[in-house]
Amino acid sequence: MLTSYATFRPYAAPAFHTDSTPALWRRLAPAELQDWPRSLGTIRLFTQDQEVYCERDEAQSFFKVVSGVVRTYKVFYDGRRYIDGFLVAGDIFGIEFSGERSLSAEAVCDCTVISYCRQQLDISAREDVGVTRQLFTHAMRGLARAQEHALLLGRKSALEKVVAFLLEWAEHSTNKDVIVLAMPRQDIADYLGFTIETVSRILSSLDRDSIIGLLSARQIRVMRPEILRAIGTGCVTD
Amino acid sequence: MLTSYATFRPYAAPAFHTDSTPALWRRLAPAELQDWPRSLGTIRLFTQDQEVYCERDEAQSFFKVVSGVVRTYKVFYDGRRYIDGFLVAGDIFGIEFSGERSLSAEAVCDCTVISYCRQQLDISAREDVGVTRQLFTHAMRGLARAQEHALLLGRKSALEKVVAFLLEWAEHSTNKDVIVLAMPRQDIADYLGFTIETVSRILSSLDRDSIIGLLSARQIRVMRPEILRAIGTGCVTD
DNA sequence: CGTCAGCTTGAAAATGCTCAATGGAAGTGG
DNA sequence: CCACTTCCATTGAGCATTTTCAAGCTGACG
Repeated sequence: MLTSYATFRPYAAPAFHTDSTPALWRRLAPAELQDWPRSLGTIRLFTQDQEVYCERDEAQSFFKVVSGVVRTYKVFYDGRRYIDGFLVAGDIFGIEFSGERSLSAEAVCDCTVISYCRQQLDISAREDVGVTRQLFTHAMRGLARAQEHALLLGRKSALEKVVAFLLEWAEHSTNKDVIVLAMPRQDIADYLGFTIETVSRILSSLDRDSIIGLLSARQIRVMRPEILRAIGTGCVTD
Repeated sequence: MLTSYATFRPYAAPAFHTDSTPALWRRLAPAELQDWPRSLGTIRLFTQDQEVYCERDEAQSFFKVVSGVVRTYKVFYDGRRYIDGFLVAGDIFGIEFSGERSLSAEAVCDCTVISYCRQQLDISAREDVGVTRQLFTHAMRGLARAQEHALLLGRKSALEKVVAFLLEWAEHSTNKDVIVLAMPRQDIADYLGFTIETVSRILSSLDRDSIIGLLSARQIRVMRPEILRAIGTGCVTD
């Protein structure tokens, strides 16, 4: 809750966290959304693992990632955690249909986000059809992503899941040869629905087979992209 | 593709399939959507396992279930099938963001659906802000459902999954004591992401423990609703 | 009464999990 | 600069769960 923030001043470069998280994890912003009035938003900085909002909180605002990575998640009674998704630069998150947060959100690494007022959006949506249409587009995008995630979790072996995850992240890497992971193993495990040991073992076995090269825990060299793609799309089980 | 259909005639009771599938599997229709001009739609009947549309087809229409149950699914190269969801009376399905079907749809049992023209919707949405807003509501509902499904698949043991599924279907049963399943075991398995044997074994074990009573393959008496609920919500692992 | 499709059950095999130990890199303080 | 701590990742061994393969059961229907 102790969120460090800075009001956005026009014509002054805001103190982005771009130094610590460089040009990595870029995603093209949906063209329609990137031009929302910035003056309506407030730039906020979050440090690693800092909470953005918590499940069941009142949803008074929503966000857009400027730099860094944010995770949305849910924790069960027994302590198990389910990670719904990772948000990167350009992604919108925290738009709730009901009044309260259905998930919690945290900074995976140091992040910069713009916070918008929900009420302002409601008003804009009522006045401007374009805004409503943009929201619809956003919702459909989110829907597609959720379906993809369910599909990933539903069928597919541990190997297929990990590879699919790697391919998903390869998309965000500027350098196509080396995937730079923003998150620890625990996050990957909670996203894919198993334990860190399994993630680790599968990465190790891919490394042993020279399909990938584990440069460090967070840096993975893609040595055989064609094999990865074959496994990830479910064409090969081996 | 051999879909039997009948053009909707105002003031004439359409030949619903309500005889074969009575008042079961009802879901309250979203208030905003139930009043879409019926004259724009066409009543269509589908028999069990009949295709409504196929993945990658051009999406020229979308649908609302009047009676019966529809499943949306995806088939992999290796033959594995992933069932995205089951649609019951009042549910809208087949609205695509892109121009083509992301999933296939089939009748689980004999069904009656109303088919609407997509283009008509596009025009309505452009003219009427209300329609756009309704679409948004629908998309958000779908998003919530997809997230729930991903959450169900992600963590949770086979027992928890099956129980969660039963509770989900209990909602659709008019009689709260006896759950009437519309679909075969294979559908349940493909929805929950495992094999029919596992589904069968878990139902048998719940029956053995007198938590449920297997009246027949499709009829399940709920004997200990409180225990079911405890397992389904993840409070108990036993 | 036989057939057939869908469901159940059993035994063996595979997959992923738990528990426990080890390794390794970054940060801290002497 | 070097111990020391700490956090995260890896690895191994045994265990639990789920799958696979195969056989039997059941109810619907001709």
